Amino acid sequence: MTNEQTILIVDDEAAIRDMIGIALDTAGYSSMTAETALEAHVNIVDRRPDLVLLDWMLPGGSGIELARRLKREELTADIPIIMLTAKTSEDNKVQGLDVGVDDYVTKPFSPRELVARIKAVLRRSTGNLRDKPIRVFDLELDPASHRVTLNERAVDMGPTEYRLLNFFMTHPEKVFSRDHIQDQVWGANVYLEERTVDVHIGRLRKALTSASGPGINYAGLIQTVRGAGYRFSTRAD
Amino acid sequence: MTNEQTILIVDDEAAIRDMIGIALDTAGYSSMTAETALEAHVNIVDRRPDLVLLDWMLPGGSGIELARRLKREELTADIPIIMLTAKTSEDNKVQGLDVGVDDYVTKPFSPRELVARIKAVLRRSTGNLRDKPIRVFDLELDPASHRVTLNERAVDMGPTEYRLLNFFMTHPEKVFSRDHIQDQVWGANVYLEERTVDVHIGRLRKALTSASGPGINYAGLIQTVRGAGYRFSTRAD
DNA sequence: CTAAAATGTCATGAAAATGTAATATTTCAT
DNA sequence: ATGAAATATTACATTTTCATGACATTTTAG
Repeated sequence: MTNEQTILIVDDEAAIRDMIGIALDTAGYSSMTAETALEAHVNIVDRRPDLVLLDWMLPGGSGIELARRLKREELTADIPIIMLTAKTSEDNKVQGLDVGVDDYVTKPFSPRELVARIKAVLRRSTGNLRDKPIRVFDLELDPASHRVTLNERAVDMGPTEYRLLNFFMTHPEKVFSRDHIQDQVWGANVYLEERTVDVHIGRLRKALTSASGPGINYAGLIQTVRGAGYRFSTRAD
Repeated sequence: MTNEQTILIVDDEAAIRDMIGIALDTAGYSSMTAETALEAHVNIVDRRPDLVLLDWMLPGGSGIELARRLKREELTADIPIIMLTAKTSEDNKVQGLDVGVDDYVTKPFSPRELVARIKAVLRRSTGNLRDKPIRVFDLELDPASHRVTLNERAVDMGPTEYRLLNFFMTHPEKVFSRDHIQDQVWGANVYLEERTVDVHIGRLRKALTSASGPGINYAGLIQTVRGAGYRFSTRAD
């Protein structure tokens, strides 16, 4: 399964991390862990997990801090967060949800419950936002099937080109610098040569070109903006 | 680049300060240094650097102290901090870093990695505040898409002409000398022949002319003020 | 384990952009 | 009107930025 989703577990207790890790593994998710808010933040920015399980009671009360921060920054705002807490107090819930946290699980919890919540949150966020196919003229990208079609015919491209196209189609009519594209498509702090982005842009264009019929060439949707970056646009260059 | 960003290096070892300073210089940043937490704090408040590189191992363990303080005080809370740590996470110590630091780099690090992380953090903190489109009659400049349109049709121009027009449209009805225009569009500390501005004004006018329809010529918005400079104005010359 | 696919880097050539100097044109005081 | 000063325009050499094919390496699928 190429489409395995990754979940970051943030908790300072090793026992809890392990327990959750096993539960997730059983449920078919891959997981990574962090002990501190800082470590978590770096991991999130670098690796872009599909969901974050965040302990409310991190040393220094930094759990909420982190949540707030993640939701504030554009790069990470769309990554769903589930808070884990020992307390059941209403205050906490209100405060946590106020920050923009997607759900809330109180310790102790059963692995089954946790997985159910995760599924629900993932369905909700991937479901609503990302699951609907995006269509531009006859070009359609369907996240559910992870497939790109042009005039109902499949367009052949590599995973990176898919992510690139997905990013572009969800952010149309805006320029992005190569750096920004790297952040979004590869994850921040992945050291690539600047030109690498160009190469993948080229591959994506090529894929679109060879899938385009004799009419318009869909590669034209991906426009080079000299000195600034690239842009996905339906309007003439 | 119009505004060069300044980075404060806080480390008690001169060798490290120098090494980092050179790396930053090469990458196009200007830098300043501080040896102690106190000196650093004064510098930060006075000069407001765009980012702080902070050694965790400052004498007296005051590095974390400083970070915590900076993030607590409103005046400095939005200045990004990257921590430099000697070794990989020893739990209790690293927990001290959970104070809102933006990233950390473990020594020894490659200049390349450091610069990449700096870029990423700066992009995260400063980026994404995009301006709204500016419109004058049927001429529109949209910073988000980095595009100039006239009657909905794209106007073709080079990067410099774009910056020039952007400057003019954000500062209408005012005369600017060639010197001033150079500072704003090319950046200070760039020396050009005076006439170079004229040439680019010419190119911008030409771009606007060939995009203007048979009606009014939008090049007329850029007016020559003999003996003084140029002005962008919607009123007749 | 092997073959195919994907990935990232580099080298090269093409295209666009840039700054300067030379030349042409306009403006204004006289 | 006339000449000097200021500005506009053109041409061109140089620099910067991009596109693309080739290649070595890594990852994935079977």
